[in-house]
Amino acid sequence: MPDNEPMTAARTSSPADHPQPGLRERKKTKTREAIRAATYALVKEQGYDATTIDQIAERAEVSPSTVFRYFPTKEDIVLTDEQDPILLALLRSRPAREAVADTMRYVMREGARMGFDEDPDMARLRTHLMVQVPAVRSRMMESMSVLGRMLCVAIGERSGRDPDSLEVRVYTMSLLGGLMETALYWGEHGHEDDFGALLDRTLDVLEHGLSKENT
Amino acid sequence: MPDNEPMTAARTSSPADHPQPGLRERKKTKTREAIRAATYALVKEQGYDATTIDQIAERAEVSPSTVFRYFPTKEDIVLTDEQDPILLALLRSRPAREAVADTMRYVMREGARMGFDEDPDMARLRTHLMVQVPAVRSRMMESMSVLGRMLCVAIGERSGRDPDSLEVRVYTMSLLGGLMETALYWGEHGHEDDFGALLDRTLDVLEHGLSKENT
DNA sequence: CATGAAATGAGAGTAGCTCTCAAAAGATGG
DNA sequence: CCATCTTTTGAGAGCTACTCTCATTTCATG
Repeated sequence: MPDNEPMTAARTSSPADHPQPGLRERKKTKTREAIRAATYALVKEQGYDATTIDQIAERAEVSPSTVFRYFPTKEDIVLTDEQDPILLALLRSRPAREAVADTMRYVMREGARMGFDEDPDMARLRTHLMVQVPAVRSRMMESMSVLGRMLCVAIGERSGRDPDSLEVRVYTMSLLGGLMETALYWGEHGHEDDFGALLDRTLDVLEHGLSKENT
Repeated sequence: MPDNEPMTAARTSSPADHPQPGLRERKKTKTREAIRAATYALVKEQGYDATTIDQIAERAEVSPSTVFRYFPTKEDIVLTDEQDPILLALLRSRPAREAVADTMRYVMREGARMGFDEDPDMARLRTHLMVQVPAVRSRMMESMSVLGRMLCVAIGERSGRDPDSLEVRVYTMSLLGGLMETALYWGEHGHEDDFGALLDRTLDVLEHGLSKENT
C-alpha cells in the first residue's frame, strides 16, 4: 500500500482546535477525499448512473466495503459537504432582532457564495446532477428537510414561536422549497445566471408573492 | 417494445367515457387493485420495509414480474393515485380572474377533501408512511415536483407570466413545499387535527409570512 | 375455430446496500 | 523494540429492488 502523499508532520504545538490529528485521522481524511475525487472523475467521464460503486472503489484504491463505510449511499458521495453547520453559524451571527426575512436573505446569499467559492466545479456538478438524476435530487431534498428542522429551531427562537408549530415549519419548508427550485433553475439554465441575483428574486417572491414585477 | 400504456383497441362503438371495458381491461383493473390491497394489508401487518415484492406478489396471486409491470417502484404501489388531473381540473374550474392565492386555497382544500373522503384509511396510511419511510417521502416529493410543473403552467396562465420563469416556479414550489410539510405535520401528530384547518393556517403563513397570530 | 395481439410467468442478471469475520495497521505502555 | 489493544480494512456472502428476455397463456376478432 504505497503512501503517495507527503506526510506533513504537523507537529507544531497545536491550538486546542486541532489536537494533532494523528496518523489514523489523516488517513481517514485522505480516503474520504480519494473516494470523492474518484467519483467526481468517473461521473464526469461516464455519467452518474453508469458509474458503479465497484468502479469508484477501484479507482480510489479501496474496497467497495470501505466506500460504504465512508458514505451511506452513492448519492451522498456527491452531495455531502457539511454545509448545515455553516448555515447555522451564519444565522446565529446575525442580530436577534433583525427581521427573519432579512436574516434569511443574508444567510442564503452568504451560504451560497461560500459554497460556490470553495469549489465552483463541485457546486456546478451538484446542481447539474440534481437536475439530471432523480435519486440525487431526492437525496438533496431529504438533507434539505434535515436542515429545515434545524432552521425551525433557529427561526422559532427569533420569531418567539414554538419551533415545532405548524407555522414555523411551513414557513421554513416553503423557504427551502423555493431555494431548491432556484438551484434547479440555475442548473437547468446551464449556470449562466448569477446565483446571487436569482436568490434575490426568489426571496422577493417568497416575501411578496406573485405581485410586482414579472418575467 | 411494450411501453407505458398499451393501447388496447377499444373498438366497440363507444361513448367516449366508458367504452364497455372488455374482459382484458377489467382484469387489469382487478390485478392492479389486488396488488394494492395486498400491499396495504402486508404493510399494516409487518411494516413497509419488511414487506418484499415477492410477498406482495404471492398474496396478490401474481408473479413478481407482474408487480413491476403495474408499478414502476415499490413506493408507487402505496402512493400512486392519479390525483394530479383532479387538482388540475379543480384549478381550471375556478374563474380566471380570481386571485391566485384564493384559487390555490380552494384547490388545495377541495383536493385534500376529495382524496380523504374517497378512502380515509389510505390517506392516513400514506401520510403515516411519508413520515416513517424516507423512500416513500422521497417518492412523494418527486411526484410533487411533477405536479409542480403542471401547476406552473396553470399559474403562469392566470398571473400572465411565463410559466418557466423563476418567479412562477419558486412561487409554485414553495407552495407545494409548505403543503408537503403540512401533510407531514398532520401525520406526525397522529391525524388528530382537522386537515382543512391546517391547510388554512398553512396558506395564511404562505400569504402573509410569519407576522400575525402565533402558536 | 384459427389467427394475431396482449398479458403473464419463469428465470437470469445487475447494482446498491448490509453484515460478518478475519487480517492489517495505528496507538499505547513497558 | 516488542506485546497488546483498538480501529480500520478487505473479502465475501446475502438480501432486495428492479430490468430484460423469452416462451406460454389468455383474450380479441374475423
